[in-house]
Amino acid sequence: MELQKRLDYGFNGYKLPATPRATRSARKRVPFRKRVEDSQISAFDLLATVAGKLLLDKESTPVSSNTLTADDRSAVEKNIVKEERRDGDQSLKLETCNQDGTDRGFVVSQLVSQANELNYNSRESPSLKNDARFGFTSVVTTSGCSERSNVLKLMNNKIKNETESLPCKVETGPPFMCGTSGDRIKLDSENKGLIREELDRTDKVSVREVADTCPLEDPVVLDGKPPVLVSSGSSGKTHSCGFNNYHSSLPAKRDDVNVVSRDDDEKSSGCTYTGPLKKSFKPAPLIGDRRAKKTLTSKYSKLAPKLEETLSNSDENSKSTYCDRSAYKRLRSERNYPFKKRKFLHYSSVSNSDGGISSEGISNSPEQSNNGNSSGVYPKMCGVIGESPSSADQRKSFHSRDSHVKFRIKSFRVPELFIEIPESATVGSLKRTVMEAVTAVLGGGLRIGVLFQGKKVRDDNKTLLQTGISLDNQMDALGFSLEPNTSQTFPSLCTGGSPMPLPCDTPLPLARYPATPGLVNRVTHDPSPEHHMSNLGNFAESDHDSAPSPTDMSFDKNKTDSKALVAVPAMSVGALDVVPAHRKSKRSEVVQRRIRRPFSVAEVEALVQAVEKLGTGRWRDVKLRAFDNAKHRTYVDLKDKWKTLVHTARISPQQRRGEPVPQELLDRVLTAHAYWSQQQAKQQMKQQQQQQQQQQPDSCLLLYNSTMRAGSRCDAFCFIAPALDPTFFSSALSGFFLWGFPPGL
DNA sequence: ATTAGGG
DNA sequence: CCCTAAT
Repeated sequence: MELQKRLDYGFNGYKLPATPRATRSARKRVPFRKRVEDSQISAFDLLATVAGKLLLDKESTPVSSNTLTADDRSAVEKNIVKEERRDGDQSLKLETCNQDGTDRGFVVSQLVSQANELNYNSRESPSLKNDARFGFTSVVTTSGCSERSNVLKLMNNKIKNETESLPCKVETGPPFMCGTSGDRIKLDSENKGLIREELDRTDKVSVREVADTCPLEDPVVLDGKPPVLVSSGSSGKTHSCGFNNYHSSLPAKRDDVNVVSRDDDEKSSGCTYTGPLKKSFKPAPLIGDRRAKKTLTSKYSKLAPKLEETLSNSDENSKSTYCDRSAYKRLRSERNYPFKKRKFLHYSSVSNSDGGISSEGISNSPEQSNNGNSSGVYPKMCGVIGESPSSADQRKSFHSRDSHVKFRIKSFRVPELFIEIPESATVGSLKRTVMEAVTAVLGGGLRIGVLFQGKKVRDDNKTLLQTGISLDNQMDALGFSLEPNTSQTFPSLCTGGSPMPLPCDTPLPLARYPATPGLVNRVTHDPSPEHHMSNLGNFAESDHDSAPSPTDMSFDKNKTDSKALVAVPAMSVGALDVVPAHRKSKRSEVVQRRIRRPFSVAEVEALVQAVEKLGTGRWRDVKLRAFDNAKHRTYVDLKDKWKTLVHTARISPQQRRGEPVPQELLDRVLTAHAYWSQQQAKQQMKQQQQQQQQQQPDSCLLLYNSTMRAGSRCDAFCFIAPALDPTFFSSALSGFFLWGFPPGL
């Protein structure tokens, strides 16, 4: 093969492949349920992974965006233009470059906030605004960044549906929505016109959008607990709780949204997660209420009280609204998003455990609302910050609930992954590889690193006050990073070496994704590599699509040709195999569903050939013969594939999905299947007859026996046998011979 | 460990 | 692909 070019991909988000499966399993078995939860946790971890930047919600954050001067803006735009030659979503870059610098394209959350801000400040390019937002969203939610173009489209299309999308959002980015929603709201009020238009066009993005938007912020704001209330239901709404007060003007819309969204929400769940999840959720409507409630009661009850308290604290106006909303949300969430909630909880717990962001540091959304100004979310936040007690006071109040340090994590960056893959590798394989790498990293366990004033804060027991993090002027000095758990080892991919030749011939792509330990994302800026973004976006997007669902197939279609594809699976296999194993080791109970690897035409060819030769029912032999090198293809897989091949061959071409299999192969499949089925039938017949004969010796046998004993002639045998079909006859004969009957007969 | 079949 | 039952 040619030189392998190295392509660096950054990951903004990742997808949980296993979840769906797990969910499904959960339905059936209790034990599995637990597993599922764990996996979910990991999902949250992933979100966390995304973690990158944390901003103290003090003044700085909002300000920054607002602060952009015209010059800055123009400069930014220039950059965008420059950097984003291909994709249209300048917005993303814009945000990235300017505001945070930090992001290298990976920063999701930040994008959101920035985007919002941008929208805020400059309406010049609505598209940009949208893009920024959505792009960001897509990143976080899906994991992947969708292609920019797609993103844009989606954005444009979707904005309209924000409300509707909310539900989806919730699912996707569970609880985090708050911050986002707040932003949105703000936007709505301010830029109604623009947004409106955009929204009208909206279609799909909602989920992504939601997820992206909220993810990080909410958790923080809520204080870690929020998840329950906020997360579940309506991402938008939840947030709105905090921010709604400000935006009371928008309300009508919101309500509508909620109402409308229900259906969407349910659906959304499916959207957000992979198919499997969807399935799991389906039942929700029926069982959901009860189940969810139960869950909440037991698990979340603790949290709820707190939340309520918070709410109560808020000022009168906000209070009423807030309460109602919260209640509403809660209901909703319980109903529809048990799964997410769970996740959320886990997530929050995780973050707490990390210590970097302790619950103490988190502020309550309600407070924000109180503080907030009509001006907008950001201003509001600033105000809040300002209000926060001075250091002296803080110390005092710190322990109490009163003084909280508010953090706003605008984005998380996934630890850097390095992937090496041959040029000849298909996009699909790339996606898989990345997915695996990300999964490995995330699944393996991430931890949060806190960077303050350029130093890592390792002492988890220090208070924010002690570290100085609580100081207003220090917010910029605070950064969060997602770090691979040291305990976890990432094996360099086995594949790294030489690709395993498949029976077919194609070379396998190699994947390697060692995670660079401890990537730190600082709040401050770093330039974001432009190409990174685009690559990621595309990649991620596709990955998202392909991952669990049928879309994957279509994806493969685009591959250059079947040959290229063939090798891919095997190659990726090695890597994959490794990853899961690690995963298991780390989270012993988490069972990850194997990634889907559609059979390439070449593989099908090999399979057909082997089956033609060996027949069905000898899958182990088939495996040995044709897929001995494809570690990821088990004989069960081959059997299943054959099954589907037969089915495929029987249905009309229009009904077929995925990479098309040459008709010629399908014909052979049918032929071979028919042949071997017949053989099998015959075989069974024989056996049956033999058994019958043995068990219930019929006249023939009797005769035979008697003959033997008596030593008399066997003529009688001939009479009986003929009545049976040839198969029987032969078997009967063989039986005789086995028994030592004289051949002479 | 394999095979067969349902999901 | 997963999961189970039966070999």
